[in-house]
Amino acid sequence: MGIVTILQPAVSKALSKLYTLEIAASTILITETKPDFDGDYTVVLFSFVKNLKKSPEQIGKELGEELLSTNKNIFVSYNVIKGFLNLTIADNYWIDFLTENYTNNNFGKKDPLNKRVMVEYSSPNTNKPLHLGHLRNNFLGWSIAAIFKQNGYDVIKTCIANDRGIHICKSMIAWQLFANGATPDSTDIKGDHLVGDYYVQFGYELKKQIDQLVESGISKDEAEKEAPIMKAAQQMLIDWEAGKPAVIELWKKMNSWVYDGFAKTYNRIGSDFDKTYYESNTYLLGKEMVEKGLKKGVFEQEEDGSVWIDLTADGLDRKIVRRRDGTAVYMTQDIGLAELKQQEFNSSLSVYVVGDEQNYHFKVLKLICQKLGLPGAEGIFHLSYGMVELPSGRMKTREGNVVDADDIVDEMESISAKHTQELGKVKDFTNEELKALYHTIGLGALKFFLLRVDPKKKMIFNPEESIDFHGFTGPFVQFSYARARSILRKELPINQSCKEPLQILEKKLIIELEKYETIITQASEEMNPSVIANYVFKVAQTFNSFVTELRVLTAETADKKELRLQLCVLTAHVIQSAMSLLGIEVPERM
RNA sequence: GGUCCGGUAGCUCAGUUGAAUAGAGCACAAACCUUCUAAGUUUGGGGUCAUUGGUUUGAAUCCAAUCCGGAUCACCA
Repeated sequence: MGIVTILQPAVSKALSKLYTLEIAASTILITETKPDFDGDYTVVLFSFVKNLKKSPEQIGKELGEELLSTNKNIFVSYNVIKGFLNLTIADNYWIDFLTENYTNNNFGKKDPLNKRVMVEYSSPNTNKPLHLGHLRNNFLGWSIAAIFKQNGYDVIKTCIANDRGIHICKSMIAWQLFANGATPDSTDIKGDHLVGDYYVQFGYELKKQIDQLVESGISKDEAEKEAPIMKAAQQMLIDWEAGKPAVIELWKKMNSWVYDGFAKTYNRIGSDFDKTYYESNTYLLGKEMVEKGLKKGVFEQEEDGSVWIDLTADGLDRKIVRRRDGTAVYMTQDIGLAELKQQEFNSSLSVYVVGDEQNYHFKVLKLICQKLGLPGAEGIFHLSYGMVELPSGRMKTREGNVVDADDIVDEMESISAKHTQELGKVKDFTNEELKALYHTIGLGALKFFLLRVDPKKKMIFNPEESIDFHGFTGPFVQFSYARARSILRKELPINQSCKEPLQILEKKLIIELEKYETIITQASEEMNPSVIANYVFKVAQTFNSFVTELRVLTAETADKKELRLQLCVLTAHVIQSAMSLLGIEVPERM
């Protein structure tokens, strides 16, 4: 329980006693005191003024006296400036907090809630390798799942493989036309990259054919439909849905190449799932749901056979849910998936980590599920995140200006190797240990970079400048951990309580660490890992100031040494725990 | 055009259930390693919080209008 949740009821009680004014504890505004003023936490008094018809200074004084006299073990002094009551918390309170929690390996972890949430993320298309945007998605989804777990939820991580559709057929057609039977083994190219290369080649060939048709006097729209390679892809989709053996065989073969490639990347970046769904399965259930919806009158059928839902009464448009030829659209399979997830896991909340370009889609999906009366409809939540853009604009696979996931991880690792070698602090490491360290630091830098920004905001990545290893970064936080561990390798605290007054840097660090549990809750409520990233950076920063200015092992007194060792232990724990919620490991040495 | 999202330091971002003089990091200038890891610490300069008006004791935060940028509104996924 955080200090604020202790202070609020105390203030509420005092107001009731002094003025018979009843104010709900949770609505009382208590903030950390700004550094320029004297005190630890501040009660903002303005909101009481109207009710009490007294000056804020008067209220502050009376409230301060009351709090001090009834909570002698918590408060030592107060001061009032304008409408702010600044309270100084007793050193003993902070020291007790530290001594009680530094040995607690579960500090920050909440009790089980007996509530289940599903988090769907990654959702790759099986026609191209993962890029930087997918990494943001994977890191976000994994982290949010970890944050839910930390808060006591039962979490199911799922992935939907978008393994069917016209886009998959495009890479298949291009492979048939241009590959001469090339395989990952024969070319020594990772499967997802090999298939992606043909998807890109499809785009080039299509453009070439369109240009030719346009030159011969056909309109551009018409040319797109008439291009032979496009017609071949469309025919292949029809054959696929019809189950034509040769097409299915090719589809299975190429998808298996892609899955092999994905598995390597997922393993490397630490993404994992409890359950993977395949669109090639869910679209059938989706079609059944469309039939049911037709009977219920939720959907309507056009004369040409296509099926629609009219959402104009809800301020949206009419949306197709099944094509004229009876095949499934994107929405069809997502309705099926929503139903399937609910049947299988029956969670109260189902989070979809998907880019903000699909905001409209998910708005419609939820509305349709509600209208169909699906049990899980209310729990559908689209966690919408912004695109990762390059300085030149959006990444587009078809245009070839993407930052490939495997490449960027390689680059991060080699930068971390370069820095590590320059610093020369781990010359005694074996090659194995070095490799592991480069991975920990490189991937840590990348994950931190992508998670420190509010998910809903789009972000810009400049490949020219590459990711920094100083300041507000993963390696900075990792370094702080290694520094704490380095001290603790020499000596550990012996579980005594410090009797001396706290110095400012000691107190600042305890106050920062004490916030951890509140931060965990906030991150979960907001489904926002950047809350954790910002917090753990602050902890690392505060710790670095502390450890630079004050001696630990050669402290002035035994009491101080004990206190500071305890601070090192709790700091290391909080950093390790918070970073683990971001999917980032911390090294003992670096 | 409709709907939605965004605009905070040169750059990348915090801060938005209204609250004290708007904060970090990078970059720039300077100081600090015979002393627990300098991937560090300390100090400094740098802001019309897109613009205008409104509500309020109090607005980066709420409301309205305007400007700029983006997404989306497909028988693509």
